Amino acid sequence: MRRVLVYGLLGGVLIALLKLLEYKHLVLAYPGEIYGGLVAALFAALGVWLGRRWRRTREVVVVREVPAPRAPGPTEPFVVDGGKLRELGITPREHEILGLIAEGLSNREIGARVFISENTVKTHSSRLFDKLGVSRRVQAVQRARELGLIR
Amino acid sequence: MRRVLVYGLLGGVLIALLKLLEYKHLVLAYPGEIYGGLVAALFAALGVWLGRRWRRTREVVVVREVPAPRAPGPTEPFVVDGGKLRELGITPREHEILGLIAEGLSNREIGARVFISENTVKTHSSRLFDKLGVSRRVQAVQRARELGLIR
DNA sequence: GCGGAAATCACCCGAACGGGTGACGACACG
DNA sequence: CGTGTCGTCACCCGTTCGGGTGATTTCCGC
Repeated sequence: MRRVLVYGLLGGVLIALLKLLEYKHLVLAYPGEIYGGLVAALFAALGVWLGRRWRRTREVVVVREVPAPRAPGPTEPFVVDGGKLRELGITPREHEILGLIAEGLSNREIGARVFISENTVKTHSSRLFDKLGVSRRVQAVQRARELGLIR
Repeated sequence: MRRVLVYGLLGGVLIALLKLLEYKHLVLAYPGEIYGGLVAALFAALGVWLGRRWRRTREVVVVREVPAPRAPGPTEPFVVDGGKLRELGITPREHEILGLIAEGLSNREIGARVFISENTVKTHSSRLFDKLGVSRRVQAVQRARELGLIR
């Protein structure tokens, strides 16, 4: 409910802004490129925002049944064991952090990589260790590997 | 590569379109709201498109693996790359410690396992990291694995 | 609208780790 | 015999990690 209201209000404000710009445009006879550009940028930004917003609700979860092609090619075609992930209650974010831990990154580096605070990384990794039943990161990597959670 | 080109081209086209609209706007003195709206809609659409595109592909590709009869050799016959070991000047003891590190043991535990002091373990691991060109144990494990020094 | 899951961040504290330095005994090789 | 390598150990110091607690925000489902 409130969201609709916010959107409507925002839309109104934007329209008003547009009108204002157009009005100024007509009246003051300023170079059209400026206002045109402004309007364009404004709505492009709005569009980006909206696009991201709409997409967020989609969150497609593609469940793909793979007949496990155990024909050892040059590179092992690794696929994460989504079942194990859910079984252990490991969230996507945690899984992501897990991968970065396995790369040998420090918490600080991981934070910098995914644009979150080091503290947050620690939170994720703590929960991760908990769910994996380990207490050190090397163990976590080892365990995750044998569970098929990472390459 | 080609994507960049496409984007650039698209951007150019859009800019040209904008210019055209503005030009018409000025010359023909049409009601500004029409063109303004057009521009706005255009860029809003563009924004939406971009937003959706840039949206972090958070779609979780969940893969359920079907039991594939592991026909070939029951266990991968792993052999240590002795050449690499000598090449890097890694001593037998260090190699041993390396293996224990990869098992996720702490320095203290390693010391207890091989009956040496924790300090000695630290010495070994330090030299190890030095020779492997890493600075953290997870990195050491990763590196050692890709060098064929451990399973 | 309320509750829960997920993600985010902060703070504290103790343990673990990494880097550096120094030292000593054993043993092999020239 | 002298030199060098290997393995051993200690100490210091600063950083990183792990564990615990608490809090906020956002979104999803009921």
